[in-house]
Amino acid sequence: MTSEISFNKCQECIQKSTCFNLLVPTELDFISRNKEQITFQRGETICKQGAFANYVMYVADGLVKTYLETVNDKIINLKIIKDSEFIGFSSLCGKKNYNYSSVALKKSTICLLDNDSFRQLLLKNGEFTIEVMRLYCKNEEHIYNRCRTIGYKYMLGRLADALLYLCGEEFEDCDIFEYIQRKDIADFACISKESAVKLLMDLNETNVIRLSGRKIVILDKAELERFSLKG
Amino acid sequence: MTSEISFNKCQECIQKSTCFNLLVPTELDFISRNKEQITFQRGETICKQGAFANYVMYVADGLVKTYLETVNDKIINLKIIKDSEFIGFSSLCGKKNYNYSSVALKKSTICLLDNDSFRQLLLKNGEFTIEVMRLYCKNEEHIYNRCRTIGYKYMLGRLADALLYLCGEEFEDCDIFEYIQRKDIADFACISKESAVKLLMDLNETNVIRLSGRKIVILDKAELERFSLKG
DNA sequence: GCTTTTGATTGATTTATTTCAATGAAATAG
DNA sequence: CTATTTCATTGAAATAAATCAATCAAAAGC
Repeated sequence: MTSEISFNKCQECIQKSTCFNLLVPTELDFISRNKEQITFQRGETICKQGAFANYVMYVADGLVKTYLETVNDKIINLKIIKDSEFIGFSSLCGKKNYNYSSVALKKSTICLLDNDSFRQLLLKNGEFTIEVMRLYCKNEEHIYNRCRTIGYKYMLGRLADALLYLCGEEFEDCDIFEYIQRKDIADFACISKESAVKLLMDLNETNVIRLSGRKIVILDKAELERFSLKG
Repeated sequence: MTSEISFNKCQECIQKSTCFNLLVPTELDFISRNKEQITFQRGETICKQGAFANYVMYVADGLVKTYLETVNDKIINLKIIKDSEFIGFSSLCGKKNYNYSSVALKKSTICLLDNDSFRQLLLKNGEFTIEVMRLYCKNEEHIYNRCRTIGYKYMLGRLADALLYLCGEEFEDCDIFEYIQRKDIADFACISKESAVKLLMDLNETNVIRLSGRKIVILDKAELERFSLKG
């Protein structure tokens, strides 16, 4: 009986973020009572850029893509989240709308954490707050690197960055290419879909990567890193 | 006599950031005793990307440019800070090195705040921490907008964004163009210096802007905004 | 003052990249 | 199973943008 309930209890959640470990039991219980756990199916929008931000969202499990929408209807992919990461932090600190959109790439479990409750914890527990800020800083660094990729590099350097990210350790165990398509890769590199396809074909031809259907394997990582450095 | 000392006291600093107003006198005194106020001359580097980050820096007064350096020796300008803003926040939360570089565009007064002391305040004063996070979020939003500019837009749209930023309300009273050159404008738009010059000449020709030496005045803001939206 | 360096401008050329259009393959709906 | 839609691939053409090289103007050094 209890096992059914416990699945929804933050106290017993296996996917606890590092910051939740810093909460005392009463605080964890408090956050648990003020959250909703929701399942999103593949393709469903989790949050929409510009929409009113009532919650901080926590990706407990699944695969979630976050991206920016531009005024000229292009997509800039930010990151793919596997688990144990927050979405929409900025709603905690005065920002009324989501800065970016996110979509489930496969069935995903998301916890919606009430803004006010979360803020109360920040006020009470300093250690928790600093850990939250640490996560936030890590994300900031990622955005700076996105800028470095798309700012001045040529297509090959941009695509190399995208491939190195998508084939990184982080995603080794989750068959990421099953869930993304050419357009997504292009949107990480901020190049056109056709250009991405052509370059991928080239890289396949020259044995830098191996394409088989949607799956991509890196054969010569050093070469990709050279492309990335050359810009 | 006291007036000479008071210039260096945080308690009496006119350029106090919104977050410092949330500190109680003893806390403000504490931070005051653990900071150093330094003057940087035009052209001097305030912090260097990759360098060990011992301090959070606070721009009390002056004009400071922050920018990313890329592997292929390009510069991506992030923002220009007039006053009352922090640099190198991320050093507070586990990040050991500065994520970006910054340089003084004119004589600037910078306060170096000791990391550990600052962190102690975060642990003690929740209101202060949330305000710090709010500033941090505001910065994050700015970076997302930088991504939107440089991700997919054509040169004209990028340059329009750069001009709209540099001619914005924020910089109305500080003759910003006296302190930056064509290369800086190009580095905001992430285009080559020559391309920036050519486009600026075109815009001058078509009476969208007026160039006179380094100074740039927007004549037709609506048109620039259209360029920005078109991408 | 003159010299040297730095920054701005310009046009010609080369390179990079997108767009368009067509085709084929794979996935999905009915 | 078939029809339909979506996705991947390809080449040709058009466009965008960087690079190169030269000149001129302004600022800084001596």
